[in-house]
Amino acid sequence: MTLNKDTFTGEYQYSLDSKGRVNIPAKFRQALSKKNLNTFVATRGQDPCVWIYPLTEWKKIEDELRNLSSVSGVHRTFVRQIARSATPSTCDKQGRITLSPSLISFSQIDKDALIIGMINKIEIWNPETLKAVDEKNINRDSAELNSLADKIVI
Amino acid sequence: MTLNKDTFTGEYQYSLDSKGRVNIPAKFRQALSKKNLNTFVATRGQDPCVWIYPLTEWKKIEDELRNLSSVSGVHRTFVRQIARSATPSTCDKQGRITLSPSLISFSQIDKDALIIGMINKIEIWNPETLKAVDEKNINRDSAELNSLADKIVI
DNA sequence: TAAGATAGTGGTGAATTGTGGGTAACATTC
DNA sequence: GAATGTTACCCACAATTCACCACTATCTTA
Repeated sequence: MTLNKDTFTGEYQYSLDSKGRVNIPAKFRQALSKKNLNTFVATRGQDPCVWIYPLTEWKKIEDELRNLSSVSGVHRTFVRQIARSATPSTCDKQGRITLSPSLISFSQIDKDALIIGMINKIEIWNPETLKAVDEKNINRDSAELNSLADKIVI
Repeated sequence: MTLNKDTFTGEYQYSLDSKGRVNIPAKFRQALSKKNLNTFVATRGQDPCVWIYPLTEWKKIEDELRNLSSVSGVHRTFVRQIARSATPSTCDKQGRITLSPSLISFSQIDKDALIIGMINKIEIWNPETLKAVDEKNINRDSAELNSLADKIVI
């Protein structure tokens, strides 16, 4: 059974090999619609992890970035932050993508890679980092979570 | 796999040789559409770095500059800064362009050159300069950067 | 439970890419 | 017109990257 196309859920524990390759879970690959050409764009997450977008989803972000004016210093800093780490990568025949060295060092992924479906994108974490971040957030965020209740119904 | 044409992302650490040449990353050259004739226009960035535009993109900038009235002193300074240092440069067979001495001294690039894809243009930095500028900006503008992220990143 | 299919991991070789240097063409100046 | 300096082009080497192949473990189905 599969959900909607280009929708990712679930978590998987895979490994990063010596060449910086990680497997994209087969379920995720099957969920990817054809127009993405088996291609993802990896970039820095807002948390210390890697964000993986399907190509078509990334293009939406790209369009937004293109419309920011370089006259504004803040805009430049913002575009630079996102764009400099963004690397397109096509799955090889085994279903893996290659992460750039700078993304690997940013996310501190060593060998174990925890892959999480985040609906419209995929996150790749060092399992220990996620554990630490999770524990820290679980208390602090309860107030903000309450305000979410106004916005969505589960 | 490449993104849209004339769109640049990612960062690369290359070197400036004794003749003032820097390599344009192969990925960027592949992204360049044919009508640019392998030619870029280099100019002073608003930050202490070099901005490299594909020829066709530069022509758009020219048009915009043309439309800025010469009445305002601020505008004149802005136009002058960008226009006076703009130099077209075609890639040689190895994929390099030559930077003018004045751009090199302006950007304080010595040997290491950090090349960053900024969607519609390319930046070339002295890595140390970028590090310093980046840290300063991110601290100073963190509130604005966060709100941009909320709006744009999905 | 056995056999087949699918999925994840590791390695290898070929093609591409970055870098340095040499040489020819061009322009400039005396 | 000769000499000098500058620019652009070309070649070659070394390192990296990428695409492919093979093996093993796991899951599925009969």
